[in-house]
Amino acid sequence: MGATKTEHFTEKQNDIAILAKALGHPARIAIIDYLLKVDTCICGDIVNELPLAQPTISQHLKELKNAGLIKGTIEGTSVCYCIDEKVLEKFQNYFIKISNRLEKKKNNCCKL
Amino acid sequence: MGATKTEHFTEKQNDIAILAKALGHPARIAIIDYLLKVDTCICGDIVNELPLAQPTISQHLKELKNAGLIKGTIEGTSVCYCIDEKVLEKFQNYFIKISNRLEKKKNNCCKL
DNA sequence: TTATTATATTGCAATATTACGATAAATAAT
DNA sequence: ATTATTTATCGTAATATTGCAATATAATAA
Repeated sequence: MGATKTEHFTEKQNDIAILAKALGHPARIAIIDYLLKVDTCICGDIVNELPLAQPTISQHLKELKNAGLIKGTIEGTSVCYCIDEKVLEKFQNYFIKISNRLEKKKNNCCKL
Repeated sequence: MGATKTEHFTEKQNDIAILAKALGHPARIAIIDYLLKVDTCICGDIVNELPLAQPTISQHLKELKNAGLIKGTIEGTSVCYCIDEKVLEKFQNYFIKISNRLEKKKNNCCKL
């Protein structure tokens, strides 16, 4: 036990869950926020922005990278990270779908 | 160590992270999917739908409830769960903001 | 009252995540 | 070549999550 039973769910469900999970930590939201704030897509000064040690941030960046939410290109000694719009769009589309479905139902749910 | 350093991040960042985290498991995505599928927003047959034991599902429901994504109203012996649109909207708004920001940048990011 | 049914809670084992110091690897500067 | 700079990886401790059997709770039915 303890491990998620991934194989019992659909690919779509797992895909969305992986993206959501990657965003499920304030440090990683802060990283995304920072990447959006800085105009010239930024590299390693994220370490100076966040109140976490360098290895910890490196780990969070890796998780965002694994989920496909950001990409990193090496530039000399530093790495330039930026948001992958396509993957973020995919995630957004999921919520658009949900919204559409909820609108159809017109909130005729229970007694809320 | 081991625990998330919540206090170091903004309230907004924590809010979004909590919502994302709640959706960061395929079973919980499956629950949301099911609640959307069933017209008469349904209760405990989620247990029959998902390949998980009843206590496990109860726990996942609790997490969705804690995050504010769903609400449960007692109806006799059973409980009627449904999606809370407001909270979901809040989450969606975050992505709309991101999209807008990314559009401004026009993808002039690194060499991607 | 005594089942029955539906959901929640408890307790626990297995696994995953978070965080960081120490260290490695790789490039740039001297 | 040596030294700094930047990022990644390893190892490890603390904590959290996942999943379920057993049990509790609460409302209904007999």
